[in-house]
Amino acid sequence: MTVTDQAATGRRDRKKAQTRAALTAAALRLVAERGLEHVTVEEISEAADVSSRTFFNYFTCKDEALTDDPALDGNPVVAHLAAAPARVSALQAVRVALDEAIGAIQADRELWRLRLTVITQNPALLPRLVAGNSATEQAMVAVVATRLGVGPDHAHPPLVIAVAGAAFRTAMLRWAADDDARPLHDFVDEAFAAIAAGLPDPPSAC
Amino acid sequence: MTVTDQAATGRRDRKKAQTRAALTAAALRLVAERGLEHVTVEEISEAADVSSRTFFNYFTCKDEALTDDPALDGNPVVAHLAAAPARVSALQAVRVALDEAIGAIQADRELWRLRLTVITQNPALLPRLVAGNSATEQAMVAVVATRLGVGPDHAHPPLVIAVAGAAFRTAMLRWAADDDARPLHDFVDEAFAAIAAGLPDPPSAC
DNA sequence: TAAAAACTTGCAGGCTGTGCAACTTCGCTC
DNA sequence: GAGCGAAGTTGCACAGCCTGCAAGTTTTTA
Repeated sequence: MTVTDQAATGRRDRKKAQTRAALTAAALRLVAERGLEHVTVEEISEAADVSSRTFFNYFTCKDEALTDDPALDGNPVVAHLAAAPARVSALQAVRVALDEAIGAIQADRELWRLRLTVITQNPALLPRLVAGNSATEQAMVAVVATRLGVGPDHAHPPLVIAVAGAAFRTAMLRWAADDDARPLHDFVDEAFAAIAAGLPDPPSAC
Repeated sequence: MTVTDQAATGRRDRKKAQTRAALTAAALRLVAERGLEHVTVEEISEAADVSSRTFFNYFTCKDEALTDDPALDGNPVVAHLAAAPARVSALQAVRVALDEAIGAIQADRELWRLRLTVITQNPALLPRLVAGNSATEQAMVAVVATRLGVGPDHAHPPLVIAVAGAAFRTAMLRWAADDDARPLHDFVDEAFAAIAAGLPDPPSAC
């Protein structure tokens, strides 16, 4: 019960969350078994016991059912970024803003490991992970620009957001592939620390 | 004549390059005018005077006609990365490896500015710019791992490649939006320098 | 010049994704 | 607790994407 337990005010919202979760679960399971190209929306819908028309009431495309997660709504991230302490760097502020999302992923780790496995096996999905475009990224760029007191055309904010996204994405993939039980925030901290250090070459392992 | 002048051995190859360029140009022009969703493959093909079936002999999907460019073939980039001097950091090696591609883009700058405008106006295309997945990225990760003498599971190579890709992408977008005639490599150098410095906050402009 | 290879095209067909119009379910109020 | 309106589900029709296949055409090569 990690997906449906968020303040579902009435029966209607509860059912919606259930249907959505069922579609996501069915989509991930089927694609893990057969690969992205060998699963149709109709099959996913059937597995979740709804019509395929209903599928498209929840998701705008097949990929979205595999990658999007209500726990990763962009608004809280942007809000936390805006609320981050002023004394840390913009990069660290982004790191802090991601904390809640990292916690949510860690809490739902079985689902997310499956999701990340599916994404790894179907690289076409990778760009959907931490958008890479999207309104959320635009909003984060704007918040960082305000925070730094620079104009909207300054080079720094989009660079910081793009790099932070890349770091988060690689950290998630490594976390999912990891056999030990290291928590996600370890991998994220490692990546952000390496970036803050200017990405120096690590000592060779020879 | 910047697209068709690459060693086209025979008439057949010359015609192929012409057809491809015509399709790309038609696609970019129509999408710039009407937006991605209001242009069909059939219209693009008609504008380039081929059948829509032929369109799909050149591109696997509509987006590919807008984003892919023969001048940005991944193989030379990987080769240059493998040939980069051993004394510079992996990050700098990637920067060096991109030099030829940067030159090609700069040489074809009218086409590329249109392309980047189209990508900016249709963010769904953005992830296709400098893949974000793709065999080329995998190959670059492998080359960096070898270069550093670390195992294939080390965290550094994928992080460096992902971050470098993010930097290159943001640099291209800023270059295309820039009104002055600053060359692309300026923007790329700026981004890579900021990353090598650990992305410190810039001095506020107040 | 003739055979082989490569390219183009039309056609058939499956899948994606959307607008629309019923129909059903749910929440709320009197 | 009856009923009204909002919200969700579904089927249907349809445009568009993309692929496989087979037939026809052009270019290369011998």
